[in-house]
Amino acid sequence: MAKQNTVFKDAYNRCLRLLADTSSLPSEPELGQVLGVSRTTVRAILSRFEELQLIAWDKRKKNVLRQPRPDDYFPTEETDSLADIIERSFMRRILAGGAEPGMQINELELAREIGTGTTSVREFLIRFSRFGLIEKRPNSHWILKGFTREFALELTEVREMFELRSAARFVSLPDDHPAWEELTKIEALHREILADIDRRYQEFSELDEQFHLLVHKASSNRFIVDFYDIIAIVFHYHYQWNKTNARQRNARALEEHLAYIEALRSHDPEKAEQACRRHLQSARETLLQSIP
Amino acid sequence: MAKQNTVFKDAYNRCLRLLADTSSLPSEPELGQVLGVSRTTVRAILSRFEELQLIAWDKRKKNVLRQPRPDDYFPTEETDSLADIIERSFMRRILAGGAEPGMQINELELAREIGTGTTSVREFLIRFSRFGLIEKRPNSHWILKGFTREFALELTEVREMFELRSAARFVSLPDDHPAWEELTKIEALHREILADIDRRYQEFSELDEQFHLLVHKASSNRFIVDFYDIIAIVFHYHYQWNKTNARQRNARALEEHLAYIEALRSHDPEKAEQACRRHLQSARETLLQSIP
DNA sequence: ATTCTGTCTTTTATCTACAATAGACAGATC
DNA sequence: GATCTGTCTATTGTAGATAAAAGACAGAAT
Repeated sequence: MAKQNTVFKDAYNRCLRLLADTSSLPSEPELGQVLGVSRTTVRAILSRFEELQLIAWDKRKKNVLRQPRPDDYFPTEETDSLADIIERSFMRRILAGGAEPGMQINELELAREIGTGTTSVREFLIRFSRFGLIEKRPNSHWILKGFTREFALELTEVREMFELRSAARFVSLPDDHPAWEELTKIEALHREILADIDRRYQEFSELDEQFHLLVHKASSNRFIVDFYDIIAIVFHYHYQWNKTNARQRNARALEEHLAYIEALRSHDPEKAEQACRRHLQSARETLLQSIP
Repeated sequence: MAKQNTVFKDAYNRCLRLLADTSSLPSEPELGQVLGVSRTTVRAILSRFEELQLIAWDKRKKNVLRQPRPDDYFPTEETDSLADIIERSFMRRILAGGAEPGMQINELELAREIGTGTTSVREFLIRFSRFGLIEKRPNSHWILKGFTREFALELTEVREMFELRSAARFVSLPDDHPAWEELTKIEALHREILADIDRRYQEFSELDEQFHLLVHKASSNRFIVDFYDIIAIVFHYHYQWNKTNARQRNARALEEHLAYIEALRSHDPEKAEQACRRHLQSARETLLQSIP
């Protein structure tokens, strides 16, 4: 295989959902816009729809013939990009599978295990290396540095510097800046989840990422915003594998976020700094607790 | 070609220099250690030496037969790793060759121009992307964000946060920490160069990198240390292409470094912070001046 | 008993090839 | 006149192959 057609399959599934709600599809360029793919892919999707008698396609007319059935969709496993698959496998390996620091990482072995070519694994490792968890010995293997206490401390140190600075910028954003509007939306979501915490506490993880990213973006500094990727991925997988007291922890974090949001709204740098510090402190403790 | 044998050629040249100073070479493992290559490569070098009648090789005996001639060496162009070559070509292109922000970068074109395969170019771009100068559109081209004023400001903002923090750590390093010794060496080099500034001012660039890296390392934070790569590469190429007033600028920076070093030595955090700020301020100005 | 060499195996770095996807352009349609 | 479609070309993403380099192990030399 040269290239997986995951872009096609994923767009196909999304287009199928669009099709369920309408009696005819819009123009090719418009579909491309909505789905975020090129016209070439759109046309491939339409051709398939036609073959399966889902639509009658004649130039500008794309009339829906029947409702999609569950088995018209591609299985979701097939719509994930190769990079995502590699990332997940790799993270599972190094987080779950008792990966000791200092261990060697073998490109070929990883590729075979994941069922992919070495090129993709290699490119993944290069991209991943900026997270500071692995390191390359040129002409030789990669070394796993491991998700250790030091790693967590170094990560949080930088995170705290960056977020404090971003929060300080946030309070001085002009009132008509779109960030305020998004902050309102995020706050509302916090309240919704808190009101039904027993059932919805798992939604916190995603919301947490959204909120902190919004704060970091206020820095208008690409290095600060990019660094948030590292934090996001660490916390993302961290949440997945450390579920002890999740409900309670998340409830507490939600409350802290609300205090933090209020402080940002006050436009008072002092208050914002305090609320930010308080939350970062407890986030750090949570992270450290999960490391042996 | 599968792999360039630059490791071999470079080690070969260095081994040839060793050979000039001795009448017999040490054991294979020892040579490997000295040259930083595996025994496989060492043996390849020795075989070649034997072929060219440079040594008589019989098991443990490796007696030098004749002095190397200039044409025994491989040309230096052939000893650079592919990654270095790509980096240089790319930087020349984007810094020298009027590269406008927003320009598209084409992997295949770049590869052809440099005379290499697309894989290597691609891997380079992935690695390079962490410097924030280019950005990838998946399934499509890379975009050059350009060495703009914003870039320089964002870079220096983070640099200043990191270096101030590192300097604060530096002053509290214990007296027996090896960093102090290295600081002494670096200081001596500063004085040497200053004493002969008219002729040696170009050596500043390398020294600058050494000094700031030493400071950053005091942070014991991999993210801070890794970030210094970005600063180093930017300043490295910056020095190469902006030569106006180089002598004067470098002399001033050397003086500032000396004050900064003295402040670090004082173990006084206040003094260190002041000296650090002063120097970073003028470093920032210098960088900004060179951007249109 | 340690260190070295000869030989063999494994792994990385890089090239080439090709399908998936993006993108460009002219003529058709509204 | 603007937008859309048909067709064609260019570029990316990935696999597979191969030489360079690393590394392992047993037997030889000190």
